[in-house]
Amino acid sequence: MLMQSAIQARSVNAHHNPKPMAGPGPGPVDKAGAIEMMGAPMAFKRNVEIYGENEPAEYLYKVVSGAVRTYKVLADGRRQIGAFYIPGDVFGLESTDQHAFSAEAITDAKVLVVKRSALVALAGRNNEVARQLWTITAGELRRAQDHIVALIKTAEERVIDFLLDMAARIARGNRFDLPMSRQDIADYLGLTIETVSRTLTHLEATAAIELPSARCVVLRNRGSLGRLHG
Amino acid sequence: MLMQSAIQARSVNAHHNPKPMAGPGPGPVDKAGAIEMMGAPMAFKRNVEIYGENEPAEYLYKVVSGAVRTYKVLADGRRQIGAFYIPGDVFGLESTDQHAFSAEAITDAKVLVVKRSALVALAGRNNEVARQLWTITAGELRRAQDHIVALIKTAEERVIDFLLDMAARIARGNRFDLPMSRQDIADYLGLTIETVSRTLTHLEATAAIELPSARCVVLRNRGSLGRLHG
DNA sequence: CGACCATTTGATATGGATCAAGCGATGTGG
DNA sequence: CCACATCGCTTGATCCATATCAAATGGTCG
Repeated sequence: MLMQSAIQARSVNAHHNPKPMAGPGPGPVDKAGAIEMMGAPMAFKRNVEIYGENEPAEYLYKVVSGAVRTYKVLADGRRQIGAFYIPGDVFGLESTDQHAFSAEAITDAKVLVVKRSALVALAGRNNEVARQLWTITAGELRRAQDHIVALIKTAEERVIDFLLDMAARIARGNRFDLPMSRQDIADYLGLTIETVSRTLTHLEATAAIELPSARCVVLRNRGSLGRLHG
Repeated sequence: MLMQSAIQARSVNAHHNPKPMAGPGPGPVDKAGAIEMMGAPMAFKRNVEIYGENEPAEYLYKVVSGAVRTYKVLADGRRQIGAFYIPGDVFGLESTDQHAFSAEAITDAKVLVVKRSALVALAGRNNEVARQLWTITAGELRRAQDHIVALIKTAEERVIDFLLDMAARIARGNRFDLPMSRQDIADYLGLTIETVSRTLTHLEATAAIELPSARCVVLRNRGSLGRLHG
């Protein structure tokens, strides 16, 4: 199982120096949390690094548009994607002061950036904020636990889990567009790109899904997917 | 990959009704956290359930002695162990009100039990406690993330990761006794019991470890283990 | 139109699962 | 205290899901 995932010179380190881009300053304050209030908008181009593994976790991020992946690369080049983040998701939060994973923009993306220390300080005074930080971390924990369970399943089950998860998060009706490549999906699911591709093809042959184009998925009947399941 | 892990009538539900056993009441207060102060000691026999998946997460637990596993059983009987907990570890903390995993005593175990609502209430007033709850959750997250990364590795790498992790947690010198069975290890690592056994045998043949008895492990040289590694 | 990159498809190899004994330790009843 | 049963672990033989290697196809952008 070398399964070397092709991580050629794909990642471009932007040597990120978080300053608000010429932007609206403290963003629109709907019923929003502290991140919206304090966050400075920043833009990242596709495949640009937002932060690196083992860097001090100085900032916390919330996706406004686009998509982000967190990942870790092992010594021999295997890559494990920890999670995908889409608009509304918060990432970069770990209570330790070092990031456990790296983060990259999957597509051109806009994110709100908040200074971690400021938020933690605020949490010390405002226990609603403290509760929010905890809730976000617990949500990540839940996601990681689900990921662990998915990783012991068969290839087909992993792909189905992934599709259902993405559908729940981004589908309008039963149709959605994947922001990430087959390689990303493979590295998220612990499979090869070929196995992911074959599995999708097979699901399409089974009439469980439709693939109008490589990045577009239509769930044909969730029942059968559910039964093959989670 | 059915890999049905043998989960016969091993689990005995104690139908747990958390009341302190006749015990020392609020435990010794060293520099300890709220759990020590508020926790009521309880004893669980080997293989007895402490809580079940999807039960309301009413309590929080800290291991005093013995060992505990959390796990999830899929529809078809495959079991995934989420984590092992040893004295000093806190488990059962998830911010959602339902447990994501079940928990069982691996060996006869004593744990401190704290009412979740009481601790959360306290956290609202005392932000040191709030910070502790967050830190524990973040620690679990980190552990889950490491677990994810381990699950994409080869069988040998997974076993080595596991041994090094256990060694770091419980070894005196280079020797330690495993509280859990081969089946537990297999279900934690997403392997079969046979593969775990063979891998251990192979590591012993390589002089990387020694197995004076099935449950006792001696790390022979961490260097070579590290290189094969994590 | 041509080059490049992502994806699919095909053929083959293999790590780990499955099936099947065998073995050693632990505990129980006689 | 011993014989036997049980349980957890190891070892062996075979099989299969998924990796690997290789090539063809398709979609996108200059």
